Amino acid sequence: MAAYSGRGLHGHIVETIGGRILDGTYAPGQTVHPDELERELDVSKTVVREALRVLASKGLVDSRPKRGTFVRPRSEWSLLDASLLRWQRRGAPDRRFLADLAEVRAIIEPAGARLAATRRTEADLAAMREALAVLAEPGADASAVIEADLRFHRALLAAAHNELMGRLEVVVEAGLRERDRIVHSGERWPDAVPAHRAVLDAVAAGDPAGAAAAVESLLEQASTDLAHAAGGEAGPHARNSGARNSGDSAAG
Amino acid sequence: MAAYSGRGLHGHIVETIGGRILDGTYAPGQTVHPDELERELDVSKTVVREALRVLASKGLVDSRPKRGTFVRPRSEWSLLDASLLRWQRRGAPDRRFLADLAEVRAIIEPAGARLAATRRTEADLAAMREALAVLAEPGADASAVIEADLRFHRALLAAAHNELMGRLEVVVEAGLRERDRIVHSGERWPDAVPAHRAVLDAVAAGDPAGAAAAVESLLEQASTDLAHAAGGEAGPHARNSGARNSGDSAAG
DNA sequence: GGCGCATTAATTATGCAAAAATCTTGACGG
DNA sequence: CCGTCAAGATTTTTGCATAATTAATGCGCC
Repeated sequence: MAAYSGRGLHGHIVETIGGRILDGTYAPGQTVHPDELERELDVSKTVVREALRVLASKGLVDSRPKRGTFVRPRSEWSLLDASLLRWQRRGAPDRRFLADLAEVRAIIEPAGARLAATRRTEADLAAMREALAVLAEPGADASAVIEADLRFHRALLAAAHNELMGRLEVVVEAGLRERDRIVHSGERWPDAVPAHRAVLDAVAAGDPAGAAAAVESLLEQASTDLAHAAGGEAGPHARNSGARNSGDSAAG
Repeated sequence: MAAYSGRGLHGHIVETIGGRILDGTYAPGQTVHPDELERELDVSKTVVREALRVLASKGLVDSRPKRGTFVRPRSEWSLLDASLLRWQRRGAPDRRFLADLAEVRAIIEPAGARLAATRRTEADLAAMREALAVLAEPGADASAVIEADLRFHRALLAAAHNELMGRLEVVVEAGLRERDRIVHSGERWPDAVPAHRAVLDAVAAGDPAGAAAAVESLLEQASTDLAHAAGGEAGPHARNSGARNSGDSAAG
């Protein structure tokens, strides 16, 4: 179901341990004991070791002889990995991370739309139109709408015909699903359709500036809706106000 | 040495097989035979299996009973993974990929600088100053300059204090190293220092627009230098002219 | 006689346990 | 202070058993 071979026992163990690291059950610096895991999860050493190897490749853990396996600092995690973004969503919604997600989307997607307006093929437009059609359907259920929404944004990035830009869909997907989890009422997005249509029209017309502006407006609207639903700070581009780290020495 | 536990035999095998997939030795759709690999590389079943498991988590391969292990289509690869970007550089320089890399950098870095101008701390500025100082040293050798250059851009992204933005350093690093591999003459970047200094000054002054503009100008200069060194098409933002895919139906 | 379907069988990945080899680390002695 | 050595743990190896999936085969049906 997932991106890779998430089948079988192995994938389940990887997800379990990875999830525990992401949600803080295993904190950075803490050592992970493979034998405890194999007893608790009732699997063999091999499976645990393979799982830890995969997690090591994602920067989550590191194993050194005589010292054991320990969780690496969060700054070393490959947060752009699709699995990590998925596991991150399993825990409690982190407002800070949500804001980061939205911020990156606000950078990536308008730029992607700008490129897409120049490079889109007829197939790209067809994909976007299909997604929009589902999005506009009156009697569509929530999950179908979410998937169509995701398909639309995916198609938009793909239309930029930049391989790396296309891979940034992981960020878009994470942001989209996170938002849907918060508002989680499937039927109050009738006003999202015109905004999406504006994006499609600008891209189809080959208008880079218009496409970028349309996406910005779309994200802005989604942001206000989100802030309204979450009841947090108001305003479309509201941030965690002020210094994000300690000791902001900005002088204006 | 690398991002994760690249130590030991296992990491070597992962890199070997992964490199072969990225350079086309193992083409998408082709089946990979674990027993042949364990004979050829002279390792046990377990090591090959663990390596393939890691590669599966990066979307490079998929294993299914009765069908064997086969290379997945390139569109499924997690190209934002640090390892994959590194392995990609091992092969012949791909102009298309290089252009994609530069294009994404041109989107990410100015936006990052814009945020950094607002949120940078004194520690961020100190890190950038240190890197710039090394960059400006008269007698520094090539590798030291490259590392300092990379440190500067890393510090810039970190100063945006957006966790995901910071992770996009993998793209910046790939682009930077790829460029350095092409021009590969260590001592013709004296003119890169002023451009970097302009970025630092704008960020320190808390000038978002100025910081973004400075980065754009920096990337533009690097792009012209690259085009000049590679002898390809001229112009700073030169692209592969026209439709990137088949059947561009743009009417605008 | 050709076609569709369920059953069977073969092939492959997957999981497990135990033992050997290799390396790191810390201590001891020169 | 440095080199050697020993202890400990991890990594690696080996062999085998199990499970899952696909392809083929045989049957009944149109």
